[in-house]
Amino acid sequence: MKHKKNKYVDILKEVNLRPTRQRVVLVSNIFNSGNRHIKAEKLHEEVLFSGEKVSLATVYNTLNNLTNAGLLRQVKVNSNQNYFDTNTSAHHHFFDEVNHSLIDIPHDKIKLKGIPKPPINKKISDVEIIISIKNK
Amino acid sequence: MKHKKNKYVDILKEVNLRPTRQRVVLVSNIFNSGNRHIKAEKLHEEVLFSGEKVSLATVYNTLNNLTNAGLLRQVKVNSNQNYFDTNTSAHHHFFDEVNHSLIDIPHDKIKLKGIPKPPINKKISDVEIIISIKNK
DNA sequence: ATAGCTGCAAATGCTTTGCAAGGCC
DNA sequence: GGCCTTGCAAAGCATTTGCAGCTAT
Repeated sequence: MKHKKNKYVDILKEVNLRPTRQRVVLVSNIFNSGNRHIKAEKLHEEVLFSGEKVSLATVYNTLNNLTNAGLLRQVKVNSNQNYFDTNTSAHHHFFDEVNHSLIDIPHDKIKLKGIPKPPINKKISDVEIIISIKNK
Repeated sequence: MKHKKNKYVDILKEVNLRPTRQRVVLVSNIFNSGNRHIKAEKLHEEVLFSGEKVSLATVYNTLNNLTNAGLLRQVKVNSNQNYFDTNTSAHHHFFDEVNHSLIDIPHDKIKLKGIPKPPINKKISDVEIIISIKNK
């Protein structure tokens, strides 16, 4: 059949990214299993392991493309490595300092009060709470 | 006089770091003017500009030493560059995405409610709120 | 004297980029 | 066909490290 539906192809088309083999492979890996926190290197390994060939550069490019398209969100933990989150809605994170992993905290779990006004001519683009954790 | 008091030498001695010329230069630059947010490269420039010679590697080493000693604190914004904060007590930050600068938010300004329990065998080591801002 | 520190240059780790070859519409 | 995308290798950037020489105690 000509019009076989492919969810992942559609995702890409919707944001005007050509559904190339590589991008479809990446997108299906990224979005086929609930919310995830993604590191480029890790994603690359997974994809290679699954038998598909995609270069690391393309992984980076695609993650950036998807982020610009609003399909991913960069988490602002400082660990010299970028984390991309498939959950693009507002929420917070535990950051495990030992194994450098992220755990979601639902947005409404934490109540914030007293967020100060930003400086003149600036507007708030993001409010992020990072709760760092380590072993007891 | 033998026992000339030097505040910055004392700071170093207290944390068991030898008060070498380079470290004294750095420490005095860092702590002589209220709370600051420091980038290694910037600090290096400032010190060179003031006429003192210190290598960039030593700037990095010293910033790390001071951080381990508890005199500085690393801020966890994700900007591919480490920020060290002279204010080591709990407080939060605006992060200006345009000029990559930090602005302090006093700790008690923002009230947090509902911080979730960390996973088993983990304890919270830090709670940090980063409010990203950009131009209107 | 000697343990610790510095500075250079090289190495590292993550990420981006230039460009020729290839693939999608 | 034409434009976008890929992949490689090289470059980029912030940071760390190895090591020989120097310095504080």
